[in-house]
Amino acid sequence: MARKSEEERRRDLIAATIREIGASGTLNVTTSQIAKSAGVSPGLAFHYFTDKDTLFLAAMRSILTEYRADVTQALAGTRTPDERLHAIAQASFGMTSFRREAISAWVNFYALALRSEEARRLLSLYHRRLHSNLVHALRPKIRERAPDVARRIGGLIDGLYLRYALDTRTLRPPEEAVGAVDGSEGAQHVLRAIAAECTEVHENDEISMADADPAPMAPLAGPQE
Amino acid sequence: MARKSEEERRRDLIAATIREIGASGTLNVTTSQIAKSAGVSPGLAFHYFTDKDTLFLAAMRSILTEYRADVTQALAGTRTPDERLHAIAQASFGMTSFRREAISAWVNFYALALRSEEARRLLSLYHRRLHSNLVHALRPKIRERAPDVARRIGGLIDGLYLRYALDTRTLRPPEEAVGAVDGSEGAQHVLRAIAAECTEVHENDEISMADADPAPMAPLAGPQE
DNA sequence: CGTCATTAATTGACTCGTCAATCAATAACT
DNA sequence: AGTTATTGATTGACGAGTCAATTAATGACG
Repeated sequence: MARKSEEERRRDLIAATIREIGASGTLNVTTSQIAKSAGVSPGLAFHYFTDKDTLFLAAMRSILTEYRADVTQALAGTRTPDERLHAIAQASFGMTSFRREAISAWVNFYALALRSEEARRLLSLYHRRLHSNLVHALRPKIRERAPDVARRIGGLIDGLYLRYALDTRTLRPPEEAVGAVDGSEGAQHVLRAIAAECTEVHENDEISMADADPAPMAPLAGPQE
Repeated sequence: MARKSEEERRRDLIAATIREIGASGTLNVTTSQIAKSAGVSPGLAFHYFTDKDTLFLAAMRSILTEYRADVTQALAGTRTPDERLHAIAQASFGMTSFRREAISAWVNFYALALRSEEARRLLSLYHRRLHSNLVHALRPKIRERAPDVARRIGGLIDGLYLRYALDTRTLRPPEEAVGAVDGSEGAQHVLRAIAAECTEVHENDEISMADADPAPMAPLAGPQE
């Protein structure tokens, strides 16, 4: 055997890929660039990954794993539903996700999903996980309305992420103030939206309770959409 | 002079560009492809557009103009704030925006914004217009809270658009069911989110009125975020 | 009305650089 | 000595952008 373990090389190459995508803002990154950034020769990339798309998908999986770890860690110390919601919001707009590299990779993977079935699968995996986390945190507060609300909150997170990520201020300075604009504003918005949704659910429940049906145990399982 | 007017040629080339981006799902489209699709020779593209990026930006402007016209038209017949909100939601998820071509172009322009200042400018122009439309429609309902809420609703629209646009079902069938998944579900979500935000604002106003301050004319201009 | 000169759009072959992927040679390890 | 990672030169294809030649229009003049 030679220099490094397969595991390590793969990691290096994936990290280099993300780094280069981050630096260029595109998937138009040459194998040479990536290899150079990983400190290996161009040929080696193809020894570990069959072709460039495979490498990109591996990088995407890596970004997703990283994000997942972030969320998991943030959720670890939580006890109340509100703490959980706070954790999810924070993680989605946290330092890890707002590095230039991560932003660049993330946005480009959206584009990749247009032409790669596998990328689409990974993206929907992320969607389902986020949805599941949100439902879990929302269920104690709004019961059967959780899935419907979670869908909107998930969409809101993605949308706001993109807005802040592509904000001129976030992106403009090539190197100077990398993380100048943090995402905490985005997280605030998400939490406010959640508050609004929950208030409305309770409002409606009270109305329907006071207004229509004297039986206090009406709906528990129903279709969400 | 020869065959066609400059205006017409530009239009043809831009349309072809969008068509090809839609077909391939990438900005990796050759000038030859575009020219062929526009029914002209490869060289001509460079006669009307200095280089490929210029052509892409022109295409992006075209998509934005189209969307704008769509919204304007939808807003034209409206009288009440609710009608206006409905119109905005509908237009954002309408047929025009959900064509495969438009989706592909839109997503790729997000990626383009990572490396092109001009693309970023256009994107933020879209953001400002959407925000302005939303504020205008929300103001009668929630006064000074409108800008804050509009920010979230704008983000929600973008996020949900992406989710439905990249949904496997929307994209999978290469040609068979082009507009199979329409965006009306997305529009529904947006309207529900707006309802929730408005309910909460009123709820809070009532609480603060009943609870804290007997003076009924407290806040009229305040910081939004 | 034709013919020819002028002007401008349009062509497509070509250049020059780039890059994904290959592979025979080599270096590092046991 | 044998095995396996690693190299880097190479190939073959492709594509952006150029440009000299071609074609179609306009109109000037006989």
